[in-house]
Amino acid sequence: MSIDKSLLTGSTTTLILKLLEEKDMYGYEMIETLAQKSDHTFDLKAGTLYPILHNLEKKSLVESYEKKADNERLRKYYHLTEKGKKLLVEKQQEWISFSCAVNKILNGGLGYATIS
Amino acid sequence: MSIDKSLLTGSTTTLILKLLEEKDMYGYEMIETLAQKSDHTFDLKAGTLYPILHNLEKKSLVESYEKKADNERLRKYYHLTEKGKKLLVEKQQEWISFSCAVNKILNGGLGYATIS
DNA sequence: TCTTAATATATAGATTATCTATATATTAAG
DNA sequence: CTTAATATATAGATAATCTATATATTAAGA
Repeated sequence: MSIDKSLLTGSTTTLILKLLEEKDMYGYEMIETLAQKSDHTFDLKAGTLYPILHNLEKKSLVESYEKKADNERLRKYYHLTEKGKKLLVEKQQEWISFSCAVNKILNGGLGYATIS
Repeated sequence: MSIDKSLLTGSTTTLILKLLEEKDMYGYEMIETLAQKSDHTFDLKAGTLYPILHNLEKKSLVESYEKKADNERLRKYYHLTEKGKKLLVEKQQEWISFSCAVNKILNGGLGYATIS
């Protein structure tokens, strides 16, 4: 079952920042990685991702540089800034609050999400 | 900490349908109940809820009727239809898929959400 | 060699789901 | 008598996606 894409609204940025926490990445790589890590629950469109990256850069949450590895084509890599790292911490906490609140209601007021 | 409201996009309808699964409710009551059950993580605005309810009714997912209990004022109650119940089941499954996928990425590819 | 698919980035315009602001009316409390 | 809380409603603004389209490079297959 594919999910309603509108669910993603508000968490896309968090997911992108999270990917960049691990290592610098280029746009296309992020799309592939998100799809693979989520078993294609998230198949972010290029037309969605690139404007988001441009916006994150404008806000100094990421920095970009071009790199050409081993005769390969030129790619635009993104790097998480200190400011971006701080925002990621906040966004992760926000996700926990939000998902716990949803779970509380969907489970009849009992229980909350934990990681096992 | 209050959450980024855009996180709610896509799950608001699910939460409303879930409330109506338990019992018929009127709009204002849903706002209060959601706020209370979520410790004010969700403070749905009237201007957000009523158009959603009208839309759900148009799609035959809920039915409305007016009722005046014990000299009290006239209220518009909403009732979950069979079609609405079926959608709720789907939406709840969708939420689980989505939230598990997000958790998987935010926790470095390990673990998934469970209810404890 | 030629063509197609995959890789890679980019932008314009449409769509959708919220939001804020505003309007109206009733009831309860001070 | 006035204000706050209850209750429903709609218009217009905003924000975050989407689809469609454009361009260019590289790899693979016919």
